[in-house]
Amino acid sequence: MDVKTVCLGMLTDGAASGYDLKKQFESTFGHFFAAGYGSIYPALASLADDGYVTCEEIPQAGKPDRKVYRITAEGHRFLANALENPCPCHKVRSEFLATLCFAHLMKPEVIQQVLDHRLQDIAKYQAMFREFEAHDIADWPDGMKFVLGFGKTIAKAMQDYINENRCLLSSDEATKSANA
Amino acid sequence: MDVKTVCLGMLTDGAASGYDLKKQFESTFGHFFAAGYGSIYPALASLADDGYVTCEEIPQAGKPDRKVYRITAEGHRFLANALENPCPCHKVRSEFLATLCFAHLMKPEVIQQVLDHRLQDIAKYQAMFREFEAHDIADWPDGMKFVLGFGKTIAKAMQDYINENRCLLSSDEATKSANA
DNA sequence: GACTTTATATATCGGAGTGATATTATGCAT
DNA sequence: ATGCATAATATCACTCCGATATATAAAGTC
Repeated sequence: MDVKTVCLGMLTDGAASGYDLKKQFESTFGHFFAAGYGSIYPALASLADDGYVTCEEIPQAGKPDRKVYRITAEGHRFLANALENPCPCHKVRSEFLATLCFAHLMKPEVIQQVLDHRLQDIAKYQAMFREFEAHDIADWPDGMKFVLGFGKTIAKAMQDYINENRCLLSSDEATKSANA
Repeated sequence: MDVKTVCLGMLTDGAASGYDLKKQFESTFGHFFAAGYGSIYPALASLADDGYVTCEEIPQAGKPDRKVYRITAEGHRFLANALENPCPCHKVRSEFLATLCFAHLMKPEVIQQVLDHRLQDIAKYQAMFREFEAHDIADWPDGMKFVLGFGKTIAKAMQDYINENRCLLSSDEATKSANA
């Protein structure tokens, strides 16, 4: 399950350009699988080389040609095969948690800033989730609904944990023991 | 907060070899910041080049020389500076969730295997967390305790969500509506 | 006693992915 | 009129990941 495979999966839902896929990587997939142009364009080129997608160039005035990609029968076979892997991994790369491991070397006000910033990030995801639920969710497949629910649940759990335990990282010893 | 900086942070706790650091990346840091030899050895070499660590080679019979790294005063300054960043990121890269987005293209039994595998992975982390609590946790700094608690909380939340919602991905329509 | 796995310890290499940047044009807002 | 957002592609340097190579001792297993 690399960027290539995810792009191919997105194309099962209809033809799209690299630009279109990027938008999907930022919205629906954003909270668990990010990808930038530096991954998407090479991925599409490689998929076309392998015959898993076809590319139609649509000229546009002023803008670069719009390249619309469509999945082929071979692409469907390749994807089906990739989806047979029973052990897809789930990785977290958290500079947030890594930073807090060294809280004892940090200024108290920076620690609180770090926590607040993380809470803001979480709130942004939650706002995005609410948007989905208010609009597009009706015609989503069950898998996507499951994944959205997963994201919501984890976001809430992180938010609650930070709010309930930030006192542990407070320099104020009174607060610390009071909430212990 | 790249691998270099995390290695430097780990060295504030005492001198260590690349091998020692790898073990820490696998145990305490494993659930939120993984790193392999391919990142650690170049990171240490680069830190030595920059004068942030010194390296002492200790000859050993049979095995390669043990290279023990120590953080310098300059290293401490660099680390303190890196820890001032109030916006450290937290990224998830989940092939697990990406796979489930395409559940409608998957065989039902594979979907259940994927879920079971993820539950097993979570259980492994939980076992590791229990180990920490049974032994080393007493002398951990508050930041590390906060991070451990974070890991425990999220692991539990993921586990509960999967168990409570796996029926959504079941092909059995009766189960689905019964638990809706 | 022979065999296999685990632990100690370093190092490198290809491939994948990240973040920033470049280019060009329209339209909208201040 | 100036700047910003949107549309659209593309590339480049750097970082990181996973696998592999090398060498040996200890410990467990058949």
